[in-house]
Amino acid sequence: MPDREPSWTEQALERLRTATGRSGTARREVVEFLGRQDCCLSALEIHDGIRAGGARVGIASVYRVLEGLDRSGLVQRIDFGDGLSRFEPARGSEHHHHFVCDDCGKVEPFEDAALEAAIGGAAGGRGYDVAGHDVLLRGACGDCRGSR
Amino acid sequence: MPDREPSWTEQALERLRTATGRSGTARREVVEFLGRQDCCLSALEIHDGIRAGGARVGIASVYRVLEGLDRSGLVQRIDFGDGLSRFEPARGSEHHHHFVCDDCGKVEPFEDAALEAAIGGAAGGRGYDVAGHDVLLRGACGDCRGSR
DNA sequence: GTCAGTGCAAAGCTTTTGCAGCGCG
DNA sequence: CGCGCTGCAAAAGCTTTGCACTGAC
Repeated sequence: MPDREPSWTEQALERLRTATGRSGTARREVVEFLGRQDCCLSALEIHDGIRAGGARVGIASVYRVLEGLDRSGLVQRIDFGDGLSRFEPARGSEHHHHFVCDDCGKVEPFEDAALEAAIGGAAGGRGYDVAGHDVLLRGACGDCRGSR
Repeated sequence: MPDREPSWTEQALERLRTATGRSGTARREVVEFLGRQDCCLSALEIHDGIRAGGARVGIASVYRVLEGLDRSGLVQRIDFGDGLSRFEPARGSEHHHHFVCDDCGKVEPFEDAALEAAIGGAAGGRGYDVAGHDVLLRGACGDCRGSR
């Protein structure tokens, strides 16, 4: 997967480095792994993915890096209600929401301009200062639709 | 708070009773407590609320009743990403979403017809059979807005 | 009298925290 | 060569499960 613009990975490493002046193996592994993902993964999936690549990273460090990225607004934290937190890189250019299949658990991202506009309308004029939003659709995916 | 139409509480008790032919204290307490709520509460808040009323109900029973209500579509399960599951009665007549304050944690419900319409549009024509949806807005509430 | 429903306690899971040691700057 | 970052292990919550007992039908 080619990178043209200053990639999310570079931005994230740069931002975290600036914060304290130091880097480290776990941080780099987590950021680089996340930079290769398009949709959300759980902390355990991220940990497994990194170890599958041969690196020796502790689960605690994964959580610590993810928390830092979340506080910096570099990742979006998403919760589907199954007891797991999921994370995905927050790229300004691309913004999507999720559909989760109640049957097979499959997660599919989707984009919808009209929906974004409606959210903007709902957010404004209500006294809130809205910093972010999530939309979650639940139901049966194309595959599971017929089979029940 | 007066009840005019066949209340959610009655519907829920009736539906669960029909399922097995039996009722029970914990089930009745949970359903009646939930029926008095307008917005979402965590399982622990529900448990505390019931015990505050003097009833002796186990936390396990609260979770079991909530799971049954969720499977029957009588409650909506909501997750704000803080590690707690929240539940609120699913009344057909009223449907709302939530705004959560990042500072004080306050939760405020809101309704927006245009947003519902946009969700309907996004749901259709994508191959999904959408059964439900959640929208979560995050940011600073009116109170916290000035204080930072 | 039977058996679903219940309460208590223990187990299970994800996530957080403590702490000693490594290694970046 | 100091101190932040890391990994391991233990702790902390929320939620689920096991089990014997109660009480509704």
